[in-house]
Amino acid sequence: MHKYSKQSRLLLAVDCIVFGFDGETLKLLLIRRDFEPEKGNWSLMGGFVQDKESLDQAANRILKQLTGLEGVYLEQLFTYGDPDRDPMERTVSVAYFALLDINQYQNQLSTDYHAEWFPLKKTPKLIFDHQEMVEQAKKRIRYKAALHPILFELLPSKFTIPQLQTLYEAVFNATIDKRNFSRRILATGLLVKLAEKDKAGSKRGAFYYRLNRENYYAAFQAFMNFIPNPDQLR
Amino acid sequence: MHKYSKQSRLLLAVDCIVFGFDGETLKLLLIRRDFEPEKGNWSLMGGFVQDKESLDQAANRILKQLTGLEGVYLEQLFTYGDPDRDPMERTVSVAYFALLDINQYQNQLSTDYHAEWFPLKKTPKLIFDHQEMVEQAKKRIRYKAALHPILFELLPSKFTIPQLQTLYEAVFNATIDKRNFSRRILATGLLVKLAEKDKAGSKRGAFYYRLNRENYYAAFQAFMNFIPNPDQLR
DNA sequence: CTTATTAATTGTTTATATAACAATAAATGG
DNA sequence: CCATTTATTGTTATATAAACAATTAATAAG
Repeated sequence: MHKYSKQSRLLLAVDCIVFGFDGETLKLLLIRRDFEPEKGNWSLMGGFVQDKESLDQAANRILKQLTGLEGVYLEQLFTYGDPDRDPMERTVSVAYFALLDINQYQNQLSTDYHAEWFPLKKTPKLIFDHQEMVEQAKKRIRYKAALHPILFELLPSKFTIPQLQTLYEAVFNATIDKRNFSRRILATGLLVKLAEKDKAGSKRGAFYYRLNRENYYAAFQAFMNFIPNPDQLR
Repeated sequence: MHKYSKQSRLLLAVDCIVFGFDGETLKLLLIRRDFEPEKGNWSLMGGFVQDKESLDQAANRILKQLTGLEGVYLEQLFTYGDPDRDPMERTVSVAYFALLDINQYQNQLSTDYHAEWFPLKKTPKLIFDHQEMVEQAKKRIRYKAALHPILFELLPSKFTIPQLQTLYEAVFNATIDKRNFSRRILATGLLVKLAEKDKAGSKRGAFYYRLNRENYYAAFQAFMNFIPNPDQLR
């Protein structure tokens, strides 16, 4: 079994930082840890990597087991290996972040699970180094979203331009001129206008749009630079 | 010792992708693996993470043990966890990339070690998934260098503007207008002109510059956008 | 039927940045 | 003194950004 003799083996975990958007607020999904140490305290979705699964598979499995969520956008963030990060036993953790539309997954995220959404600005104290992971994930998302159309992963398949703008403003904590915003976003060719309108948000109603998937995948590698002074970011 | 009972433990390795620049060519440092499997074949600098060291410490230690190199720029790249990536025994590997000036470390990289520099375009077949790691590291460096002044890590502390331009052209595989290049690079305020000249490269000689460290660290988070059409990248 | 409200779009101005290219001066080894 | 590379300034056309004015459209609510 152990072919490389004399090498020490260690525990490998995966932790998922799950971001969601409900049309108004950016939120973080947390769960109460159900084993010692730190049992009962707020934690990211985490678990150990099993014998014959890849890291991506582990992340997907853990997310499903703890929240019921399946098929969401997941991306490897960073690996945390401080020897003392888990006081119980040395555990290295590969962190992933997920992006999803809260409303779309409301059902999957049923009461069977004890995960809860927290507004990003009002998160409780987290176990171990999970706060650091969240901070790094926020940075990564801002960085990436300034250049790539990644934020669409947080929206429903049908969305309005005012919704999209609200999302950008939430992520970058900024206000954007709506005239310039819609001009630029439409100029990308990423959006397809639908016949239907969303009447929930206003009297007049706003047209729904969907992503042009072909252009989306092509544009994913392109730089977007939607944010005026991204220097402030990192 | 094993507090989380019933969890399986695994081997964790670190692999370092070491890039160097000699004033003309971008090169990759490789070593012949000295244990089975794949003994004698070309490999990245790799080794197992030990009991009480962090991942960064492991990367630095491994680099030192295999090449004598110390104090070089190292950054975590990605973690590779395919269950079959090492046919001998499951091993997850955290990849790091390093950037250094080949000439400066010529002595350290003595004949005690069997590491060899290969031009990036003429690398031999590598073991396991190391080729994939190299490709991903190349992408990351281009991506980052298009926005941040990371390439200075590949130059000596004293360098000329033509040398700097050669480096940019090598990394991006492009030709850059030298008049626009020097104008823009000087406008960043990152460079300090020295009195001394480098007469090796030309009859007239080119002035040496050094980094303004203060501005450098400040600018590291800023976007540089030196490359015309970075869309083509990643 | 009027009004308040949000959506949607076009247009304008100013400022700034970019890419491409011309021209010239300076230094010096051979 | 010639060939070569360095170094710098200048010009132009083009593109993009940010700030802001103005107008039309749709409709729920009173």
